Amino acid sequence: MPKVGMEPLRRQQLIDATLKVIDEVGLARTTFALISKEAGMSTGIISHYFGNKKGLIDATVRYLVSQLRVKGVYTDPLQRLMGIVDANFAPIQRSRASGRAWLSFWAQSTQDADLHRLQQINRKRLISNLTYSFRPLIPAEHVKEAAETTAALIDGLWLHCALEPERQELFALHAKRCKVHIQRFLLQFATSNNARER
Amino acid sequence: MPKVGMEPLRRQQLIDATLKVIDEVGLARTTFALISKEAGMSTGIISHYFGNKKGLIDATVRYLVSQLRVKGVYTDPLQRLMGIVDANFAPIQRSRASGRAWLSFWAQSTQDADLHRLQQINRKRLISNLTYSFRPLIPAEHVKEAAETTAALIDGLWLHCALEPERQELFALHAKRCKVHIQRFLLQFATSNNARER
Amino acid sequence: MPKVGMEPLRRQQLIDATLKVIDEVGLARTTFALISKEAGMSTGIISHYFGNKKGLIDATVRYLVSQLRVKGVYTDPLQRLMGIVDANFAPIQRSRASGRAWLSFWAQSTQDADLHRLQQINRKRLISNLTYSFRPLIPAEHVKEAAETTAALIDGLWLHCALEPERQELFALHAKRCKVHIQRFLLQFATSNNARER
Amino acid sequence: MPKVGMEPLRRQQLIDATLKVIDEVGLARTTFALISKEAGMSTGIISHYFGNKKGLIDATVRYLVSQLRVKGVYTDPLQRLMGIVDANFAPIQRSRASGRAWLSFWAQSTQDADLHRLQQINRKRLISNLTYSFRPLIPAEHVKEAAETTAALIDGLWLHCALEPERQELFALHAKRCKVHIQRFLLQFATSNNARER
DNA sequence: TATGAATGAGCCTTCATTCAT
DNA sequence: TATGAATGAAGGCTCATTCAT
Repeated sequence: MPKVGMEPLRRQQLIDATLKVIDEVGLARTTFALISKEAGMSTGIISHYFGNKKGLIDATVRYLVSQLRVKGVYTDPLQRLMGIVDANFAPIQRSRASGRAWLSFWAQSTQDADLHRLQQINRKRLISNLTYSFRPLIPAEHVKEAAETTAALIDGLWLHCALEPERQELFALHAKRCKVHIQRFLLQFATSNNARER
Repeated sequence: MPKVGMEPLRRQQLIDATLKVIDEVGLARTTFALISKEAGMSTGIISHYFGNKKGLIDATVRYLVSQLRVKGVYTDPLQRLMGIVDANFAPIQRSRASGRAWLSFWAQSTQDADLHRLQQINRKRLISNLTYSFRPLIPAEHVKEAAETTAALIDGLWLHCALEPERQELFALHAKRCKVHIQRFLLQFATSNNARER
Repeated sequence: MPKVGMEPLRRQQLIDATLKVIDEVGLARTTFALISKEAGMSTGIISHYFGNKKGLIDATVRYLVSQLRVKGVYTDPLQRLMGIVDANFAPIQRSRASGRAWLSFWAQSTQDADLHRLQQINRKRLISNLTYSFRPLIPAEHVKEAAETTAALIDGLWLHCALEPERQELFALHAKRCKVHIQRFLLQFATSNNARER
Repeated sequence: MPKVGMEPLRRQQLIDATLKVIDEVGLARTTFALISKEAGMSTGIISHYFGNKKGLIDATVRYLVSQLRVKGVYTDPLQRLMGIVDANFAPIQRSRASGRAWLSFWAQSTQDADLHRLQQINRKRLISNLTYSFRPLIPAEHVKEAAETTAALIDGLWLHCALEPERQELFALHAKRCKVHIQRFLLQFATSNNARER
């Protein structure tokens, strides 16, 4: 019997190769030939494991989404907010490839129902996390807007990182900037609370 | 019968057709055949006027960039900030096509030096405009951060619009939200100014 | 403007090339590469004129079907029957290719609704022609069976020709044999008529 | 745990699976993957037992040919003729699969020397059987033609059954029709004999 | 004896680009 | 100036066959 348990390994190897190739030539020029060469396998293996190109792309996106999960457990809401920001900047900070890939997938998601769903799930999770963390910190009527605006700010800063992949210093700078912005935002309500208390 | 002076008209018709096709099928599936059919011309005319596909895409991006210019003259800095926001949401509000196209071009810009340059020019102009308007309103040491963060917020909200092209109500909502956020941001400094003045 | 009126010519050239290639290597190994090489054109031209492979195959079958039409006008029913036989053996007699192609298409027709329909139309036309010609010659209650059995005999003899493409003498022999059989069949009723008349 | 003496069983299971798959998707789309799945075995086993695809196809044809042997022993020549007809319609009557498969193999036989030989052997045996049975019944100078024409009629009627696999009633109808035709044919000579005798 | 993961040649099809008209 | 027929390279995908286990 041939080697067993190779499937998860091979799949991950192919996903890694896909991310690398997308980083190098862009999603539009990403071909089976380039991916299989990068992975050191044959072209047939991709269809074998993922059915077709869409299957590979979907799996790659799902992998990227899974990388965004918040690590660690936070008891302090503010610490949790900072953790969310870090979790969203971590992958792009780890590898330039994921930033470019995300951008391509977002663009593609307007034409592909599955990608669109994945992207929506991802966004909803982010907003849900933010909402949960903002709630103890600010008045209820501002929570929704705070969460959605913060999500947009993360996306916007993140987008800038992806568009300037050579400027690696942006990753840390923008994560920092995002945290500062949140803290300043919270300060407003602390101030007005104080004002009211006085 | 060929006519003289047709060139600018033909070029614009082809650019419009290109945007429409990108909106309908995505940049990856945008072909000369679809564009020329949409424009009611032959496939050959595209190479004739734009040299090759890249020439057409570049011209289309340049057209989109030109659409973002701030309309009107503002004397009040705050009014000018609001005008910048409106100018950035106007094109996507006018036609769903430009949102999708922008997203595709951004993704492509990581692989194409010309697109990258166009995208950088656009961004620098936005930040320059924001900087100019923030300067009279907040302390000098916060201007740069305010401009860049606001630019990111605009991009992030705009991105959400582009990713949810069916939800047309987002265009106005996000423009509004962006303006509210800017005003609240300015309020901070007004408050602290007042506090100091007292 | 490029040459006009090329389409019918090109289409026929490609159909002829297809028949030749099917004859040489069989339908299963008939490829765009072989067909376009045989026709002295590029591979792309086939999709250009026929959409896809199925389009080409369907057009080729339709051409073969059109070749089976009975030539000439007959007033005498018996002469007409002989004409029908000749019309059915003529194409295979003219070119070995059509015999092999027909066989392949028949085999394929069990998997392809369009081919099945074409084959049924063809068969119904043959039986209709035979019925029309038998009617004045034999009692009404035997016409249907005579037509269907004769159709089967034509198919069976024809099949033998297609399966032995090297034995070109079979074409004439089987056409002759078919006619003899029909005449002998008619003789039966002539005899019994005479018997009854007596 | 491998067993000894499995070979004949495994081979037959694979041949049965092959016939089933050919019936379902046609010879052109019959793949090792489908066959092995149908048989509940691995893809490798086919090459293991039959060498390659051609080996499997040849074995399948040989199996079909073997199914056509006349069952039973007949003393009466006329009964024997009817038995030959029954033997030729029996397989297709038993399973729709064999009809489709035969048709595919016939088409393929024009490109494959081995298949062609098998098909010729089969035909010669049929004609030999018919000749042997016709000889006591009709004048010697008509035997050859009677045998060959009857063979063609059987093929033609059989072909119609294969092309209309949904119409299962055709199997019995055409077998019957074939027998009637033979009897009417024999009647001719009986009549003329009687005439002469008178 | 039996497996099924892996290969890679070859298929159909798409499409930017060319060029005779 | 404008056409669109024609090209042919390159893509995704299929599948018979191999071979380590």
